[in-house]
Amino acid sequence: MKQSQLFSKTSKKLSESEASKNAQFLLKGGFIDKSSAGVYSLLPLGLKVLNKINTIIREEMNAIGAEELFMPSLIQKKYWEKSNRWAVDVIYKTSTNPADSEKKDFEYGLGWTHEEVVTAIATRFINSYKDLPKAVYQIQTKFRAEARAQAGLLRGREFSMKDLYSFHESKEDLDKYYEKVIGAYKKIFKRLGLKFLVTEASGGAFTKEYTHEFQVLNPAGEDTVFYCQKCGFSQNQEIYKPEAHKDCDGQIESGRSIEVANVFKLGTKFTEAFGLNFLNEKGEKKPVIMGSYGIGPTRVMGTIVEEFSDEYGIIWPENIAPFKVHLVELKGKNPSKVQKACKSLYEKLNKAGIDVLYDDRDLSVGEKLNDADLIGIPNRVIISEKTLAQKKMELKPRNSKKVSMVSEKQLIKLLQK
RNA sequence: CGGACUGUAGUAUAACGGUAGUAUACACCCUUGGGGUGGGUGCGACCCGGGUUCAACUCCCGGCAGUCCGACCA
Repeated sequence: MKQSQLFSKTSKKLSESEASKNAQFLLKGGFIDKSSAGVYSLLPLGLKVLNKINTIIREEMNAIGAEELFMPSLIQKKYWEKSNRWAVDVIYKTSTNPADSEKKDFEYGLGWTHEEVVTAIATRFINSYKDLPKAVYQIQTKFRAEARAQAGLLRGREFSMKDLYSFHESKEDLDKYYEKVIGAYKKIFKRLGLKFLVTEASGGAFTKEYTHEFQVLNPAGEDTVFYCQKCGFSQNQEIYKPEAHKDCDGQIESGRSIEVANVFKLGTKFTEAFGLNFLNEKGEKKPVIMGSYGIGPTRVMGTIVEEFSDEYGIIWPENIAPFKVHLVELKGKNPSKVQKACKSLYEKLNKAGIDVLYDDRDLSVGEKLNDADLIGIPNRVIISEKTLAQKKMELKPRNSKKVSMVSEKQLIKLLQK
């Protein structure tokens, strides 16, 4: 990709009132555009990052036998009424019916979660213990009428969510799968480069058992968690019980954190509401037991920016960076020579399958280098008159100050690793 | 939902009860060429409604919108 062709541009200044780091850098770098409070467009650069996050999530979901599907956002009132959730205050509602605007039962709520829809679908396909267990997931846009959107991508009114739902014949089978999902989530966050706590939290109305949240310790977070470095114990502040941390002499610490995922044992709340039953081996009718498991990919993206940045901009982890390498052309007094060398390297990188952003723009040195820091691609390569004189190019990782001079062959080899 | 603050070019900001200034971005010209080079020309703005006033972007009221703090949050 040539940078001169990019749809977005970086901007120098942003409103000082936009305080959160992720909003600042993502807006300045041209990754996202703010449409209204808590509502963002993912621009091409940002979508590349989000897609990489989603690919990692998909791979780990598929690895635990979950199948991907895609459910609607426009969900008729009758679904929410069956589970008694039409009164939930975060639902965006509409009653617009193109055929008859007077007809009130034509009301919809925009999907803020999908237990109702997925359970209704499952009644078509789950009838026997032989049909269980099953697990399906989607990556979809959720709508929540948050009283207060805040901190850029960390709390939006419209945001991306991976929601997984599992169906089981017994509590034991649900427990087993629940642990499997926790294992998959650990892999996902490890691949995303995030350090996390698996935090116990209250199950609220659904279960007396603890549910689990994946929390990333970060001052930008809205939650407060208590945790022990030694044994890994961690509880959300809302339910924190010091006596739960008995068998370890490690020190309990607390900190602000961002909830990037959660796992829930739903039990039979929804399956009973929708009549999702199965016949067991004895021919007895039983309600299906359900779990739900969420990850917020856009929130994860914001969290990564909160975690990995410096005063100049973002430092994307390798696995989700929009590009592998940023090729910066510093034309100098001999533009044609430098340009020729850059174009040649650009073509070779493309041929070698190395995703490259080529800054071919006719701008000052400072602007180009600052933009490279802001956008945060993990490797920066400079070709200039100076480097050409040595018949080499300059390589600098975004996360270090060390600069090395390498040949074209060496560079391609290094980047292919 | 409560509190505080704020709405002026694409973006960021300034001043003023009487012609709205600057930076940046953008277009063109010159200059410069390893950390936002310097200069010139051009384009471009007062959230909406009402009130006060000879006159309102400015003061007052209402609305809408935004940011932050808090409450809320499967």
